[in-house]
Amino acid sequence: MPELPEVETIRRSLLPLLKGKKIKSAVLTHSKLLKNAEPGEFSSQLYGKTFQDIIRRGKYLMFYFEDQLRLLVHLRMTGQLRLEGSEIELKKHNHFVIDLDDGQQLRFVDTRKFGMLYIGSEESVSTQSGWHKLGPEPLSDKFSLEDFAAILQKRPKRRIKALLLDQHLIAGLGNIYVDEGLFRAGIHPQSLAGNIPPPKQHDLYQAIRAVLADGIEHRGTTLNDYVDGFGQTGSFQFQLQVYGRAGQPCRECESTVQRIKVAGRSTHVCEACQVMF
DNA sequence: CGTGTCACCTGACAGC
DNA sequence: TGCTGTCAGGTGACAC
Repeated sequence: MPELPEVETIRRSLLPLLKGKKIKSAVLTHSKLLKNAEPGEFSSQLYGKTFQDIIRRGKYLMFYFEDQLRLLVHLRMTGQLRLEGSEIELKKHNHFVIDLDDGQQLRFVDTRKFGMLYIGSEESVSTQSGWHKLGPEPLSDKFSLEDFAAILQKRPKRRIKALLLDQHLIAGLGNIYVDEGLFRAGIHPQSLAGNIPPPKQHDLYQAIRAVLADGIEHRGTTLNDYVDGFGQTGSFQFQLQVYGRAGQPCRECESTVQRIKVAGRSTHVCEACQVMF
């Protein structure tokens, strides 16, 4: 569900309405969600604090409060953050509620309970959550073609799809945007990273950045659960070329889109358009 | 270093 | 209708 474009859309939807709001109370009802502290600390640390900022790295969100306090959230598969009026009935799998001083509530909903929360100083939450081990941000100006090529060259035997999904190498790509990026670049997902010639490395670098930027522009991909901070769905699902289109004709060449397994993940590919290296 | 499998949970869906 | 098996966008641990 939430990959970089979805998490960024959530960040952008929440930030203007959370900034400057003070917390009247915070209640965690699924204690296992909080990975690095006792459940009671969720309430005690957040009580009376004011939202200052929200930063995204990869698929993580870090909420900033005064006194160096941070709340780090990872939505994993089905997590949702929603800002709703307190009069709106709680969803079935609601796991925390943060009451704001304007009567709104920030709520966390997660059917599969895979989400993760960390609370504490920036240093501790980033170390404990793995935030500090994330690879570069693919949309950053600082992420160059040379950086990307070096990542491939250092892992020549890795399948390109597995490499792109590895958050330690590049942060934020998930199954949907990897399949779409590889299609746009015309590269077969089983290709070995070291076999991809420089012109195609360039195509892939561009394709990944373009597909993520397009995903953000369309406010994310809603297949099942994903919604932004206001409960609104995205629309990038209507732009997908291969993901979820197994058995249907490729939009470029009319041959049938295949669904295969790569690196243990369901993978969508047009065998005619995507070259194996 | 690389891949495959499992686990964490719940719900949707196919097949019987 | 309802049972069972399979699968799902993420990630880390583990075996080989």
